[in-house]
Amino acid sequence: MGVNVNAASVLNRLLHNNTPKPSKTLLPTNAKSLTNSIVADLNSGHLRKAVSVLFNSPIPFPFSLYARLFQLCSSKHAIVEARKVESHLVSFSPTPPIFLLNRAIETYGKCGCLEDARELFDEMPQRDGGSWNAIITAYAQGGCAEKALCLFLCMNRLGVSGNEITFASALGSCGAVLALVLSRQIHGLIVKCGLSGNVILESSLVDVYGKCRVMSDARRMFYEIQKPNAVSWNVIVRRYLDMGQEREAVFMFFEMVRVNVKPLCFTVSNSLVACSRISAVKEGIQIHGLIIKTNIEEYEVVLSSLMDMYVKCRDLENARRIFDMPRSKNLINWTAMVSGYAIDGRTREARELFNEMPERNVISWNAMLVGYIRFFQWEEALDFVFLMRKQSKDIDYVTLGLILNVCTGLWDVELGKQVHGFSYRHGFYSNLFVGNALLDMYGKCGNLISARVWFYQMSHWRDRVSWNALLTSHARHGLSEEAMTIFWEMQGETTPSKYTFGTLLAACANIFALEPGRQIHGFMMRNGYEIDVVIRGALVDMYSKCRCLEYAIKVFKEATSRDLILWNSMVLGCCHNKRGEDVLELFGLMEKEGVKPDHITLQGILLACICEGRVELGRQYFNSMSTKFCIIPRLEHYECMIELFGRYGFMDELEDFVKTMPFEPTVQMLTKVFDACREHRHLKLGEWAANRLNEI
DNA sequence: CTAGGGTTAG
Repeated sequence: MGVNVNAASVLNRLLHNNTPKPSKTLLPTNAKSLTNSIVADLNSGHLRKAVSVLFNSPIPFPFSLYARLFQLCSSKHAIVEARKVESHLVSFSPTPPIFLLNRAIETYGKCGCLEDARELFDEMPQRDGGSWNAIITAYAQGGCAEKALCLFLCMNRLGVSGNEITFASALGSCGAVLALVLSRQIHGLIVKCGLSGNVILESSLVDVYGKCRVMSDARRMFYEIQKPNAVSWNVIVRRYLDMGQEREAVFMFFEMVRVNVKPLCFTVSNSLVACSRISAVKEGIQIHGLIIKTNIEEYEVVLSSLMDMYVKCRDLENARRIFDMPRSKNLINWTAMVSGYAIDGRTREARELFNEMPERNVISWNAMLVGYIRFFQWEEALDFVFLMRKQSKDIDYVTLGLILNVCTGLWDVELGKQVHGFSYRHGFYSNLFVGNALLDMYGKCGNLISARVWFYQMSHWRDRVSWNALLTSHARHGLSEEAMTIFWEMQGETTPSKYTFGTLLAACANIFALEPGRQIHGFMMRNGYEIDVVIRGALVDMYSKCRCLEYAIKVFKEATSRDLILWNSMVLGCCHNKRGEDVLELFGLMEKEGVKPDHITLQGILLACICEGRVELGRQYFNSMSTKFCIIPRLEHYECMIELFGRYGFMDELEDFVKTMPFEPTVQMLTKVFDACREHRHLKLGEWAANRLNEI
């Protein structure tokens, strides 16, 4: 084993006049001083020196010393030293105790050397339960869940019974590979072994059920825990968050606080993430208060999540206040702040902050780019992409998807094709995010052939989003029949979403296709899809455009809640069917329900006045727009007034109106005025309009 | 002695 008898030990032996043969007789004096020296090294943290002394002494040492050496090797991840300690142990102790070999396995595991751990485990002449625990835990923590579970099953087959340690490790591995059936079996074993009250095992069960997406069981398990500790609460909050049940996650967090369990930093940060996902700013502020009260502000992660909560809830002032605090200007917070301004449309401020960043990564670049795209600033977006390519080597799938969005916005299929090629060459070929953006680009730019070809090439990894993109691109280009065909085809591969239905109904409305529209409505009813306010608006729109106003009204009346957009769909639907009186009646109901009208509603009102010939009423509404409804009249409102006065021969009012408008009349307006003058024989205004038209 | 949860930005 390469252990030399060194000079010091020889001298020692001579001085004490011992016979140099059996090392056992040497032990008391010689070993004692060596042990002391090793212990001294260990106490001062000199692991290498301690091991080297041990390695150079060809004598056995007390087992407790080996145990301590393994312990230190574990915490320092010192694999070389661990191997030396083990080889020394097996060389000089003819039958090393099992527990020490178990320690060795654990140490190898902690050092990440699973091969060493397994080799030792296989070579052990005898094993106990601890040996199994050691190797299973080593695999579980080393990311080899399958191997851990394999050994766990093997152990059970051999009749070795597990304890709480075994089950905890096995459950951890079950969670990693989503082994639900095995988890339930282990649950049974835990009950059988009388370990039901063990809070660690119970929390692990909550965790594993949640990871396998069986929240009902996770929840039941959680409520079975007599005294859930901070980890148990953390698990249940995290599982709800991962399941997209943010309300439940936040609720559990406050429950935890209510029963006086001090939340961990992770739990606080997870709860804040839950708040930001559902824009629960009120709850977020409460958590903020709690953070201050419990003094966990100095934790970087807590503060970052808090800041992001404010960003996501669009409370940029509070986010900025945290960002401006002394120690909080790190890369993550900086990016979050840039993103906050960017998604709020304040792209100039976002860019200023971005330019000041001392360091950036791909996420920072993407955050800024998202802002330009969200607010249709395509030229700025494109310049920014070029700058990014010049200044940074970073590019990932999000960047590529965003660049494709820019191509879509600029209608630049050539650039899009270049991105396609780039993705192919750089291993993003089968990335779904990129793939769907590519599909969207081809489709929205009207290149339906390429869209279909790419869609076909994606057939092994496409998802529902891909189907929706293909469908939308056909619907948007007036190919409603094809869109319907795609809709029926997609059933064989995936299920439609509300986006699917929204697109399809809009497609039907655009070409006044009643029959397919009714089919979709029927499909949704038969299959129990929720008719939310958006879909309801699309249905109202479709039915009214297809001249089935009674159906539209029926759908409208069935709504449990109505937002402004739904009201507007109904108002415009009535306009479209020349039912001016109904519009005016609807407007009354709308005011009664306390829904504030917007510029579209008022356009509907004016259109209704036009078709009913209510000139005076129309004028009243127009005049009260900015004073009563706080809506600045737009071009289309002025057009309505010109139509209203012109059609019913109110020529003096018309003259007064066009000449006092705060902007120059458009060609369309002048033409309308001219036509009205001709019909109602109003020479003076007619000449004026003709002259203005000639000047343009 | 060995076991559970797990971190913020696009």
